[in-house]
Amino acid sequence: MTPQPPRSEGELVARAEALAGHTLGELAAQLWVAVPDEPRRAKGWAGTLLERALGATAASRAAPDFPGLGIELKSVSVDARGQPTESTYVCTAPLDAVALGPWRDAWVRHKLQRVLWIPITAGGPLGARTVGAPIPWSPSDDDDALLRRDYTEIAEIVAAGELWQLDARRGEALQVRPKGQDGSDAAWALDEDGGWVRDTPRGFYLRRRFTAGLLARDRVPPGRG
DNA sequence: CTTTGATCATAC
DNA sequence: GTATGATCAAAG
Repeated sequence: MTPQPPRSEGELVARAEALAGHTLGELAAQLWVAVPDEPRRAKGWAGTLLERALGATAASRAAPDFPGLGIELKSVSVDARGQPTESTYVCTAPLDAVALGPWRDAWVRHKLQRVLWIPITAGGPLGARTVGAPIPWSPSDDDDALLRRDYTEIAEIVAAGELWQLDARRGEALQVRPKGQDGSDAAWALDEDGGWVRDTPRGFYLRRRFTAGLLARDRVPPGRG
């Protein structure tokens, strides 16, 4: 059964800790959800399953997963060492300067103010992957400054309408990559002359290195021995 | 092996 | 189309 939304961060974290060590197959069985045979066709399945298991309400809406708590849930696939195997999608990157706005009140910044990271082992059948210990996180001052630098560089390119300069090689921690159904997908953007044009939809992603760092910092170290 | 660009499913 | 959830697969 899908639980009610948690009333506090403590309750959310407690629920997430209770899931740690279990497989996605076990979670799915408790929620009466079928496990997809082909991982290739179920890319968001694990994340959605965790949302349901934890009582998230804002699935597929432009709001935090837990609106009452202001907390974003992010599953992150990790290898045996606990290192992320992929970058992490954050949100859509608007291709006009007005929608982007200054870092101070940027949407991408807002989404990252409070995140509950949940590691999931990568590889193998979906049902056999296991849930790790949850990691509540907020950006440190250094994190925020780093993200701000990347964001500002990206925002300046968008503000100039120089979309051809916008690619995944920019940004130490925060990058922009295509985010659509396929290469023919299109979003609205402002060009150099301030006219509306069609261009590849983009999204903000956190680089693997950055996510690896925050997971390592905030993980409770194993005891001596 | 790592990174960039492409792709899959679903809700509204 | 825009948003959510991400991973796949070709290229470097």
